[in-house]
Amino acid sequence: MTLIAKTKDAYQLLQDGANVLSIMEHNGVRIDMKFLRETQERNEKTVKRKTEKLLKSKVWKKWKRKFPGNAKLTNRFQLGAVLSDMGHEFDRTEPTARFPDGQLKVDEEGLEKVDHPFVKMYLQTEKIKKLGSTWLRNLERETVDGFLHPSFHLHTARSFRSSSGRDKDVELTEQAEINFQNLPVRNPERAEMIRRCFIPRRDDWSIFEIDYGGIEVSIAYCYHKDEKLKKDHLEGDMHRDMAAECFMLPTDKVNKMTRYCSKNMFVFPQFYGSYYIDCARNMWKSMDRLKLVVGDPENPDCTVREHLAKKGIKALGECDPSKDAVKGTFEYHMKEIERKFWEVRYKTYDKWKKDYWRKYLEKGYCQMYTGFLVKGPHRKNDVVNYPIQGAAFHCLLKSAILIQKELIKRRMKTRLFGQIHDSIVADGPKKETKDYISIANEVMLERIPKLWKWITIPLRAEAEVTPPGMSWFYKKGYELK
DNA sequence: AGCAACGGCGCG
DNA sequence: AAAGCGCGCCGTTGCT
Repeated sequence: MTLIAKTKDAYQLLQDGANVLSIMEHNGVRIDMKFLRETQERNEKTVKRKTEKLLKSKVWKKWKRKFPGNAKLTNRFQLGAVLSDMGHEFDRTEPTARFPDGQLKVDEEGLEKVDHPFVKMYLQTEKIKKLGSTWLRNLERETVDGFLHPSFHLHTARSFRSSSGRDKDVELTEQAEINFQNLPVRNPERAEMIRRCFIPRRDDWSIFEIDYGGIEVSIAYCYHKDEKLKKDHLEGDMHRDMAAECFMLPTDKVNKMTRYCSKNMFVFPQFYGSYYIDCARNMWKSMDRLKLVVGDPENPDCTVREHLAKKGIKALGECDPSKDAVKGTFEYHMKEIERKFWEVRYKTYDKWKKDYWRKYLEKGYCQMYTGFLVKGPHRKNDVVNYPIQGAAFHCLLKSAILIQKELIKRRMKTRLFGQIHDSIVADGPKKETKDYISIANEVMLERIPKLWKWITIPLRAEAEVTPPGMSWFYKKGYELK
């Protein structure tokens, strides 16, 4: 794969970008080794305890009888076979639940549906094991004199983003490295175990994190110039409105979970090129798994399933791409929503995608706003996504470069130590907090759009700061006064 | 034993 | 006609 910096500015961006990333790597982040070791110990004990319980269970006895000599607790196919002997079918008919050869997957989603204490314990144990083997173990191994120095790369991602972890081009490093860009954050228990390990380098310093808000949607606008999308992105609450449409609710009956569901299972997948069948399937599943309700979750009117039934939608539908969706199914409903989404709501965006793809087919390449070429054979969805994803990251990279410059110029103590696609992480003295956040804000929201004229939409940023001496887990929203 | 591929899952 | 993007790490499987 070749990444091409076509313009001088693009080339310079990679030069300066590599420089600022290497400064981040050099600075590194302090690790609370005491907390890390305690967490590891607790983690290992829990795994041991739970594994022993599993091995003492009746299910395991059956398991060993079924697979004499090669019974293995970690083998999911064996687990599936044992469970089906016990009469637990996975009640899953959708094609994604099966391997290409037709064999049923024994994955988390299927196992979650089996109501048996053994299976619950099995899943818990696997989760805890993963936490230890993926993050705790590598955190401990890689930390030197109390500091972790994660690696960042600019030469691996086809979208012109960065990556983090082991550089596979360097054959001397066989060992895995911590990927700074996938530390747990969404699940509070997992987030706590890992992020409490990351602390400011001095006891009276804080960790600062600044994110670009919704930058990919903003950058997408710069390409397609869909005024309706700009308006929805800047003024309205597009995810609430789409949730209302998808679930046939008045907007004031949309709650956090239904909004989340429409955002992550309809709107973003649609932007990335998914289609209604997958969206419908995932949303239908979520109604049960996330227990979606109408109105206030504390005092709901009814479940979303019941609500849709009242509106005449009682089933998902076959979701067979070779057949037409049947009227009155959720599949049919989402097909209509999708049609309106692209034919009415965001038709300019839709046209841009088609034009951009056609132009790529004609010329054999397309050029990103930041001066890079997307060249060679790519899929349609890639061609309309890379320039957005890449340019969005370049805004962040250029911001980091300018912020670092400013830190030196002002002789500040604050140090950048990481970057996660649309956010920059640093630590610094408490008394530099306000200055640092102001500088970052000015660079990200004012200097970048001034520098790059193609940015024709206001950008947004959000800052989070930890109390002095406290770990990354305790970051809290920060408002500039 | 070593390696690649794959599924699964973590993040954006 | 095809049908969600990017990345890395882990454990397992299956090949050599």
